[in-house]
Amino acid sequence: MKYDFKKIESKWQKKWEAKKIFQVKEKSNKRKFYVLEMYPYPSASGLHMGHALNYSIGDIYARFKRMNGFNVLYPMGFDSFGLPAENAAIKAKSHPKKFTENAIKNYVGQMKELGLSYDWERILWSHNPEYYKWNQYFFLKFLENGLIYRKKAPVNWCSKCDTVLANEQVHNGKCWRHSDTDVETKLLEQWFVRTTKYAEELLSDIDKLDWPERIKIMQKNWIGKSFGTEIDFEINGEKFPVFTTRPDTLFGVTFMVVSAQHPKLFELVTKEQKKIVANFLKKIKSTKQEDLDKLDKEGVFTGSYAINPANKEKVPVWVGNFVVADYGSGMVMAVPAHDQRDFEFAKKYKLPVKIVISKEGKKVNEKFGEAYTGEGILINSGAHNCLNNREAKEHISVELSDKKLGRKKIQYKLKDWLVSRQRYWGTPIPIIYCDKCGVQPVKEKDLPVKLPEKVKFGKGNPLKTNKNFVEVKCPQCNGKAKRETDTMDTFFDSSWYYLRYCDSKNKKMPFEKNKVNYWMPVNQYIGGAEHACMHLIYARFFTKALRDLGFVKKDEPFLKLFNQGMLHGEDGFVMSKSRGNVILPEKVSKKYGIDTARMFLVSVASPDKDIDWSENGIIGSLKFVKRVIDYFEKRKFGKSSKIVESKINLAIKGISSDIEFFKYNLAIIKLRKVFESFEKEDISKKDAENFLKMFSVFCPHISEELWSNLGNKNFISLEKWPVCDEKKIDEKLEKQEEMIEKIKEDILNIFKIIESRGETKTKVYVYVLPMEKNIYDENIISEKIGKPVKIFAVNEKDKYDPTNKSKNAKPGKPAIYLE
RNA sequence: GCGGAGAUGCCGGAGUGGUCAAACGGGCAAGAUUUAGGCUCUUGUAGCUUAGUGCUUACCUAGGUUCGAAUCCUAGUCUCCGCACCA
Repeated sequence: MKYDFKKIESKWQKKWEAKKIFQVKEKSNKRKFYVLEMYPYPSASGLHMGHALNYSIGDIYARFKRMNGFNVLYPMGFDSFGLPAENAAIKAKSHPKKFTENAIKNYVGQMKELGLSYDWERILWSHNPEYYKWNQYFFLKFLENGLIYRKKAPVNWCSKCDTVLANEQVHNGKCWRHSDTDVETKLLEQWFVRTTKYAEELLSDIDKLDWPERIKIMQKNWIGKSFGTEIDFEINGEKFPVFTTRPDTLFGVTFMVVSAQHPKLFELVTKEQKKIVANFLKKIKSTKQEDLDKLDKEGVFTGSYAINPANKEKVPVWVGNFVVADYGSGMVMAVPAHDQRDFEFAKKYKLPVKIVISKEGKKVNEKFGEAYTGEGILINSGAHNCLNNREAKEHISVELSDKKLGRKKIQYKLKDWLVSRQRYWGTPIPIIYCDKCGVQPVKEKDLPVKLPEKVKFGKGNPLKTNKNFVEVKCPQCNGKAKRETDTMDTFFDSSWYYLRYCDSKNKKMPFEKNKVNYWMPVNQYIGGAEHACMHLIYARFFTKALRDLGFVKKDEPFLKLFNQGMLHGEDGFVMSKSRGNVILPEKVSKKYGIDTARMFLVSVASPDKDIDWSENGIIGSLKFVKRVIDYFEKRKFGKSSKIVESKINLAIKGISSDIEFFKYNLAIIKLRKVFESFEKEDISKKDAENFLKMFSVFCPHISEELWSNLGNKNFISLEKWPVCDEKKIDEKLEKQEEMIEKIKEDILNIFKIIESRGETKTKVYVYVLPMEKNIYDENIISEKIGKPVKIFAVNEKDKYDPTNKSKNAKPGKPAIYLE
């Protein structure tokens, strides 16, 4: 039989849309549940099967929760600002807006064809002024509250993107978008978000989250908390604070190393050393990042000396390539005896090594080949000698602190978030520069600062050359002023979109508090792991900052996070246009139906694993889907047998929990199993319907069709999820069935062996233990093997047993004789 | 280097102390139907053996714990991912 999947699909998609069945309101007597997938960047090439997998995972979950009686918010929107759109548009000689909106249109159309149960009423896209207006609003709120500031700082610059990047967007010294482009360091005035203010909370709340462990660890590492002491070293009469986690080794400092990017570096360089240092810096700059990573520790003497506050010793200050400029103070105290990096450096440049910690409290041999970084007793450390180094950390810190020469400090790797971008396609930063009044925020009533549509694309940021945009009056003095032409990092947009969904059409404010308080937090967030240290940290920051500003009540935006796996092409490589292994949902849908594709995608493996597309695999799913359709079309219902009742209830129990924990692949196996069992048995309409309901989250269109064919008027999508009736699960019965199945197989097996010898037998005699007599039923077994079967208990006197087979009978394994 | 995840049959992938030669799917093979089948169905798919069985060898490698291990412990190998000179 041929099925017109396409017809069924569009029929139900239209009905769902017409009846608005997936729209939700806050007023409900059900409990809320917020399912969210990371909103996508709408690329021109549209959705491929990989996207279909992503969204199917969420859709199945949303449908499951909806049927389980929750008021489910399941929205979709678009991360439509950003560089790719701008670049692509320039390339296509189009406008990013036109380009993007076209892409969005395609996306929405395709998503609807996937049968995704979004509440489309809440759709949003970030390049909508109604949306980005609130970006600007939050920007100003943050500015007002000291969470945004402007500073001149060394920043990461990608020459291909023609813009600065956040630290999170620099991967291995390369741009996150251009793995072949080195990120340069430039000194620029930029806007920063003070994410570090929440470093501690961002770190400590990670433990509250129900997220994949690896993502949590990645965030923890990214935030990178360490406890230490900041010690003031005097250089040329000026105090330089230096962070260390090993204050106990302070007496072992034999030199200092300052980062090559240190802003005050040249203040330290003496006349005599100027040339040497300049050459050194030149060398570093001209070396590719890649090679730099492999490079040995290198450095040159600056000519200056620092005074160790502990013992007033003068130690030389070097400039080195291995000191990170923006961690700590960009300068380290070097203790070659007890730090491997310092050791290597000292060895290379023949700097002194001074041992201050020894393992047994005795002097150790100085002819070691590496630094000793372990625990021990202090030596050569003045008054602190003989202390255990752990105690010494405390003692020395306290002493420094008392003398105001240092202080305990907690240091984070997390840095403030640089949000300025020198590009067009983003939210304009709502700032005006006035010669008289300085930096002026745009007045709230003047928001949004709209992105001008008519711009000339050329080199750099087209906003810069747009007079209408740039030339404005100062909001303070009404005099001549200039508008900020930088736009915001698109991660700003995506840091709060999940809040906007709660009230996406609000024109008066970003969202109504009580709506957000109703829906938030997101119960289940779904997206790729690549955002562990970008979007997911920014969004968490935003939630906390907005909480403190009174906008929301929750501490965390996403309670649970699920990382879906990637779909690869049939060749095992990531699906991509350039590789030519892209599978399009439209094509698959035409050939197999989108329901079949959905089922296949989640049945291959656990959804958090990468899988390969397989044409054979989907055919396997198609077979099953067809069987289900055939079954429901031809089947007459009656009363379920006990065994079917037991099986369906067991299935309900298992499948519910499998879906809850995203083990869709196992749920489908159970669906197949239970379906197989009642293909052969009598079944009630209700039990069949329960099966169909569970089937429906995977194959919604077909299920709606079959459901309505059964005479139901409502949508199966809105039906109640079946509840497992534990009482109907009959383990004994299941076991009995198993035993009968086993004896059947055994009998058939013997037949086969015998027939392969050319003999023929027609009668079957089975000898069971007396206590098992009631388990085996002559009629059932006869029917199953299609030959007459006689069953005897082994202790029956007048049993027919010419070869005394009955002696072989064991518990659970009756003896068999064929004749 | 550090941190995390993992290694199961021809393949994908379940299973985390016995009920496991190991779910389910795919592939392959044989058979049935069809005598057009690339449709559908059944059976088989480590080796030997047998009237349903039994034995041996198997879940990366080598050891160990246990009456008993794919499953627990130890060491190692490999793969993937993240961070990468963070003082």
